[in-house]
Parts: sequence; C-alpha cells; structure tokens
Amino acid sequence: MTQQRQVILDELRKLDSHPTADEIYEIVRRRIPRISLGTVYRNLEFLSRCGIIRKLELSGSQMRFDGFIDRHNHIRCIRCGRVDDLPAEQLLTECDRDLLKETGYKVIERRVEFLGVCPNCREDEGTESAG
Amino acid sequence: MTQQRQVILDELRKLDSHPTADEIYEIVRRRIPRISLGTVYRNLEFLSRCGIIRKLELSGSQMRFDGFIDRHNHIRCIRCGRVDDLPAEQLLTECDRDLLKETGYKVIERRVEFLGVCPNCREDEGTESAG
DNA sequence: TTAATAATAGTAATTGTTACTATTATTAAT
DNA sequence: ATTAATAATAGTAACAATTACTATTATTAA
Repeated sequence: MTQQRQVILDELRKLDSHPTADEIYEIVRRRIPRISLGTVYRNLEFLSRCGIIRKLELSGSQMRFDGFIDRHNHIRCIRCGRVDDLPAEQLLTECDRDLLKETGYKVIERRVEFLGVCPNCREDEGTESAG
Repeated sequence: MTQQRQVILDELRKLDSHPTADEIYEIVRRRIPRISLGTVYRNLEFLSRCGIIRKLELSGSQMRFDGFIDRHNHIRCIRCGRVDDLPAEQLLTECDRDLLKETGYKVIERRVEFLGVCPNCREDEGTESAG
C-alpha cells in the first residue's frame, strides 16, 4: 500500500457517487499534486482486481468506480451521466413510481445485459485444458 | 437514402449478430471498396436516430448495432465479446440452466442498469423550459 | 444547367485508456 | 546504515474508438 494507493482508496470511499478515473485523479491531486493519471488508473485496476473496490463496466464511454463492493444496482442520468446507487433488491419488478419516490430519478429505461461464455468459447475451454 | 446508407442497412439486416462499426465497415467495403469509416459511423448514427436500427450502448469499449428494433435482451460472451440475442421475455427470473439450454451460453453475471433523469436535472428541466 | 443542398472520402483531432521508461521508493539481508 | 533486489511512480508516448473537418462529389429543385 503506497501513499498514492491509500489516498485513492480513501477518497473513493468518501464518495457515494461513482466517479470516473479522471474525477478521482482531480480529487487525489489536491492531496498529491504530482500524482500521474496513469498511477490512478493502475491502482484502480489493482484495487478492483483485489476485490477492494468495484469497477463498473456499464454503458457509457467511461469506466466508473465504486468504493463499496456489496452488490447493488445503479441508475444513470441520461442528461448529466451521473450514476447513483439503487438498493440491491430494487429490481425490474418494482414500478417506476416507487423508484421516483425513493431515488428522485424519473426512470426512462431499464437495461439488462447478461454475461456468460458463448457456445464456441465453451468448446475451446474444453479443448484447451480443464480451465 | 444514398447507396452507402442502403448497403449499410442491408448488410446489418443480414446479420443476426451485433456487429461493431468496424465490422460493418469491413463487410460493406466488399461492396463499396472506397467507403470511408466515417460514413459508416455517420449512417449508423443516422439510422438509429431514425429508429430504423438500434444502437446498443452496452458495456464494453465499442458500440454495437442491431438491425432488428424489437425489444429483446442481449447476452455477451466474457471471453470473445460476441453478443447474441435473448428472447424478450428471458428476464432475471429465468434460471441459468434454462438459459444454457436455450442459448448455449453459460451465464456468469447479469447486469442491470436503470436509466433516468436525476433529481438535479429534473429541477433544471423545470427551470429552463417545459422540455 | 445551374444554383442550393446534402453526403461523401479521406484526413486530422479528440478522448479514454494503456504501455513504456527512467527515476524514486520500498523492502530484506547484511 | 549499506547494499542489492523489487516494486511503484511520474511523465510521456502510444493506442483504439469515435467524432469533427474540409474539399469534392452526388443529388435535388428550379
């Protein structure tokens, strides 16, 4: 745990927003002015690989990071791009009006993406090794 | 409808995959060798704004395009990045085994993102105009 | 057929991210 | 403390996907 890594983690954990790498960079720079953007990226990657933070690979062109690793869903503003938390149990069955009351968000769309291993790749896995 | 636009649409509709812009570019180039990548991007944007095709802004660094605009969900292979369709009704309540049977995909994760307008932006909307 | 408009090809610029490299910090053994 | 080995850093350059720019070409309307 270098000073840089610790400060990045500290600052991320202070936020309940879900900052992008450059937002974290700007915040951390107030404490470590000479830190480089590459260091921020490298440590965010490192911390998320360790399971200490979460990397949010949602839609949108930028990655976002979450200091809290408990499982919950997210809601993104289609105007400003801001991402907020939803309680974990807030799923597709809840109606928009409830969400509006609880989060202040007017829900426009719900996006679901499943991730898995496709038939081809599963075959490859079988061939290569027991991986 | 220019020739370029028509060919892009034709080729996209031939596919049940969800190609990226550069994949479409490579395919269309076989029919219009001098087409430029910018034209492909511009027309994909145009066609999706018209509601003729769908732009899939899922996770991952590249946009993908879908020639079929009926609402359905998608499943992405975490190894090769390929994106396939899921029947519209294939939702979070279905169990992994069913999905495996129907799609051949081994499901690893389900990602849900809500999109909406955040409280701040809703205030702004009120102030600006009736937009 | 000529002017006005729109779309194109090709290139350059932008943006988010990753890779590279010389330097600096950290650690472990003496 | 001193040294050698390792790891992380700052700063810069490279990269990839996308968008913007511009001169040229196609299309349309009169």
